[in-house]
Amino acid sequence: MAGTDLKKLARELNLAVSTVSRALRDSHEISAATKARVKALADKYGFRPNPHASSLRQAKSRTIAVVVPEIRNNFFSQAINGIELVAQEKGYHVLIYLTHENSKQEREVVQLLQNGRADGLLISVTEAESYPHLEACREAELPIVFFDRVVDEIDAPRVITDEKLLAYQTCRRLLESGCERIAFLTMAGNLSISRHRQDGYLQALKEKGKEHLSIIVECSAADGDSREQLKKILSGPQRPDAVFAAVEKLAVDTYEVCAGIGLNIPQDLCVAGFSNLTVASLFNPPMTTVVQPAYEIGKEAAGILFRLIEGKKLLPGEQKRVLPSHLEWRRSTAR
Amino acid sequence: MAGTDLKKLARELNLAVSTVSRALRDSHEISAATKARVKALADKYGFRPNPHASSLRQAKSRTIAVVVPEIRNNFFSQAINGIELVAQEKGYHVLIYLTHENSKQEREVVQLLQNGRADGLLISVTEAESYPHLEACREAELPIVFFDRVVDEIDAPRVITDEKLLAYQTCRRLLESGCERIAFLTMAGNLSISRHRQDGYLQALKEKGKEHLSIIVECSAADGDSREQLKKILSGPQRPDAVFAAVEKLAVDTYEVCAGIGLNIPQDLCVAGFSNLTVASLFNPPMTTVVQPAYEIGKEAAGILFRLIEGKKLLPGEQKRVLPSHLEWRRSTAR
DNA sequence: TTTTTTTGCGAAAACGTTTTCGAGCCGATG
DNA sequence: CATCGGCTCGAAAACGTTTTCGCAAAAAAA
Repeated sequence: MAGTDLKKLARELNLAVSTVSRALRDSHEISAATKARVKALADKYGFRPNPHASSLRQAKSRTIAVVVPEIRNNFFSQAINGIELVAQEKGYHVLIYLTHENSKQEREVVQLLQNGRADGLLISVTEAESYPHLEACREAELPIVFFDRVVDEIDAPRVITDEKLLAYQTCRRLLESGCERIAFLTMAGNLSISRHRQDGYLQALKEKGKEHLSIIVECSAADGDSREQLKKILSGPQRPDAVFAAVEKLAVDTYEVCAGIGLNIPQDLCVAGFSNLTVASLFNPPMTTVVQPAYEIGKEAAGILFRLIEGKKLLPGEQKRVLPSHLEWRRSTAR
Repeated sequence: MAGTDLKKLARELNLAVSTVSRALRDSHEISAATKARVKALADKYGFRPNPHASSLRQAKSRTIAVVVPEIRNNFFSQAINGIELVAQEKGYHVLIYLTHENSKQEREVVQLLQNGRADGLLISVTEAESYPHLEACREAELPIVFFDRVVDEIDAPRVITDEKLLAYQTCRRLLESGCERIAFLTMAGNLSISRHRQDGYLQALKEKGKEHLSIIVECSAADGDSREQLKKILSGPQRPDAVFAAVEKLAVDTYEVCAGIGLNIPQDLCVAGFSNLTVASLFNPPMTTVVQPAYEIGKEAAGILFRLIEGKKLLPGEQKRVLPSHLEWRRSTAR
């Protein structure tokens, strides 16, 4: 029933408010008998303590915030799935904020978390010049854990994947299977993930002595734009014989553009990319993907955040956790 | 800077706490001059009012809760996308809870929202015998809006789609293009969406006088189980020549099972289903889907919830809002 | 001029918890 | 017998806001 508070219970039981509070929280200084009486009545009324009063008094919210660029992306929804699982186990609540790749929005949202609304922050950042809002969190002693898209300059634990390695391995295999001109498709060039993946790409080229053949395509974030860019590149005279997409969306875009302009995958163009699409194997042709352990990343990041919140020492490997991705080699890259 | 509160500002400005509070909220009873002074100092310190204190005093949290069965499903992540957009516009925060199709978890989670943690609830329910927790919300005067998966017995606004109609149209078209034995694949049989979609399916059969040929397959929620069930049905002697999946997962499962046992889509089996997979057109063969306007559903539901929260009258159509889905007819159903 | 209204602000109560402090009581200890 | 320490519990402060109430001074009305 709504409208039950400690005062009401106390009055009805002829007890002090403090006693009722303590009884409900199983304090050792309350006798078993009173505890039973109190709990019985609380149950009867379905009493739930007001969370704002508790949070105010205890200076903690039992809430964590998750800030991500978008949620329609499979990677993020899987990660959130993992985060929510851990949070629910811990009895924490999860606030969610989408920044839509807009750094201004990210700043504003994170500012709002400053004064106790959340006890901790899990964030996968958006590209920006600088991250003053995250510095502010550190000053406000709001624990942060990065996942996937991290910012190097800020000293906070991070959970990432071995993306450079996987990018390298994928591109090497493309080269070894006969691809000569691999285009690297990327979106926000200055994002940690873009850089790392590009590094892997370049390393593979370099190793084969084909660094001079690198083709780096920085695509626009706007939806239609990237497809236009791809169309131009893939219908040109010097078109690549393979693309490696740094993000899922660009791999999918490539498929669509190919269908549009009549290019055959993989005969005319090999396609591979980072993607957590569980249905990639149903594509025509099945798409070669680097899949990141998104769910585990979420769980891991949340776990570390809780250790921070609880003031525990971090384990040795937790300041920078690198989880293994894996390559699903499929027909879209079969030469 | 952390640790700034009204008291500190007041002291530094030689003002009363109440004056500072009023100045920051642009109260008319504060002179422009003092407002400026106050705001300047607040800005300097980056002051953010403690949300718990505000919420406690004002008895509102500026937070809404979203409860959904899962988030990996494209439908829900798109809906959440819409919800978050509206919430952010309104300056509200969004709590998210996943029930993983577990009604006990749903009950517990909703109970936690009772005492002011959220000002409103958007929910897509999980199958259950009854919904006492939702009744409780009504008594606690916590506004609810259902979206997609609704419960008829509870009097709250709902945002759904014309799913029965679309199920009917899809099945009719399957019949007209020559399918004789269409299997209807469903998961939780007593869910509103399952019932409506099944009704549409049956209506189409009835209209063609083939009601006796109905095949209703209630699949297990467990991941591997549903594929096993499908495998059995699709490799049997009397196998269907088409399946219509009530939910995305079962359509995808069908593709996978077909690949496993060597059935060709659509020659051996037509496949269609409700799905918000944006990549369905890239499947082999491209998959026929009924796509629901998930994003709009989210926006619409959130909009209605806010009208409830703000105590406004609902517009005529808002108690039950039906948005149009659409059918994407593709090669998976080409006879 | 006097009276009323308006303007600008301060003091304190209120929101519903948790926590600090202390008090009474009882049994044990010296 | 005086003291001490544990066991229960109550009174009140505290958390940081918002809001109610009141009050003085200035402005407007009479």
